[in-house]
Formats: sequence, C-alpha cells, structure tokens
Amino acid sequence: VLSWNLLIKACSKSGQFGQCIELYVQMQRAGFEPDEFTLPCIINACAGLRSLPAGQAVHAQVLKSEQHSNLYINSALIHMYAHCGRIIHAKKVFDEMDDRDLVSWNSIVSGFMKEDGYEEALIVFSTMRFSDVEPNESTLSSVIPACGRLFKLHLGRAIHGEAIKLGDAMSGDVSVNSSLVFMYSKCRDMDSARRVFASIPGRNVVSWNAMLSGYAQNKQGNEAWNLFREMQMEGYEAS
RNA sequence: UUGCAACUC
Repeated sequence: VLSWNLLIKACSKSGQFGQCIELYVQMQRAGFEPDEFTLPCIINACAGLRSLPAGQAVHAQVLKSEQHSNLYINSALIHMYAHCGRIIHAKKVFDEMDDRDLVSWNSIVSGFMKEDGYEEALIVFSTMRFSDVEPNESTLSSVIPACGRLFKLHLGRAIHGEAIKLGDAMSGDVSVNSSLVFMYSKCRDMDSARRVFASIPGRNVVSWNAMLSGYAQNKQGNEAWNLFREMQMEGYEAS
C-alpha cells in the first residue's frame, strides 16, 4: 500500500490527477485497501479535476470504511466539495465532524472565500475564535482579505492587532502581510497599506501586486508608476 | 507516505 500511496502522491504533486484516479482504481483491483494516507490524496485529485461524481464516490467509500472520522480525510472532503462548487456539502461535512482541528476550520473558511461567501467566512472565523482555536497564517490569509472585500476596516484592524499579538510567525508572514496590504487598500487606507508593505521582510510578487493594484484602485497613478519602477529594479517582471 | 491560505490574470 505504501508504494501505491507514494505513486499516487507523486502524480498528484505534478498535477496528474487523472492518473491518480487511474492508480487508485488499479490498486483496488490488485487487492489493496486504500488507507488513511491514500484517501486524502485521492480526494484532492478529485478536487483538482473538479469531479464531483468521483469525489462523491470516494466519499461514499469513506463512509463505509473505518476512516470516516479521520481529520485529514474530512478536511480533504471539505476542500473537495468547495472546489466543486458545493459549499453546502462542504459545510455539512464540517458540521458533522466529531472533532475539528485548525485545518478543518481553515478548510471551511477558505471554502466560503472561494464562493465569495465573505460574510460566512467571517462568521465561521468568529465561531472558531469563540471555540478557542488559535488561527494560523493560513486562517489570517483568508480572513483578512474577507474584511477587505466587505470594506470592514475596523474588523481588519482588529485582526491585524491579533496577528501582532500572536507573534512573529504570524505578523512576519508574507502572505498575512500581503493580505493586510490588500485589505487596507480595499478600505482606502493607503497609509496603512503602505506602512505594512514597507515592513514586509521577504516581499514577493503577490505583495507587489497587492500594493500596485491598491494604488490603481485608489486612482493613485503616480504612486503606482513609481512603485512599478521600483518593482522592476528589484527584478520582478510585469504580470 | 496524507488535508487548508494571500494579489493580479
């Protein structure tokens, strides 16, 4: 089973999701039971293919197996349903889980984000906080942009404050900081956006794009142009 | 050997 799992994972990594399904069928034909390592991979492949029928078939197998309360499998299922545009099903899996970990929460939050369910994402986030689960950089990178899209500057600031309290791993993270730049730009607080942007240690192309499109949206053409030139000087190409 | 996240497009 280990060899099959490694093979499936390798295909999944290179985006060969159809091949994953193929191997999955073959391994079962060869008499091997998919285990708790196989299933998350294969569910991810279904998500990659946006194949709801395949995803549902694997889900049905999961329910019949011993693995139906595995955290990895359930997070993968949430992710898969969200990817296939079935946030209702994703939420159902989430609600029916006996215990949830941080990734379960993050999966349902990002599921709502994918469907433009910004309000819902923030509601889930607040119940998550109420359940005493501490967010990580994935959580914040989903939830901060949600504030931006809803123009909730106060909430955004509050979450920014929380990120700082959570320490360096959080407040020094590129994704979190790029999200903050995006959120402040959307909320037209360009001073804060600029301040965060300037403080990002390992700025990447996403940080630059967030700042640039912020200027563009706020009709600050000159600032945008200057920044664009600066970006080129740091060796980034236009995108 | 397994699951989640940021901008633009």
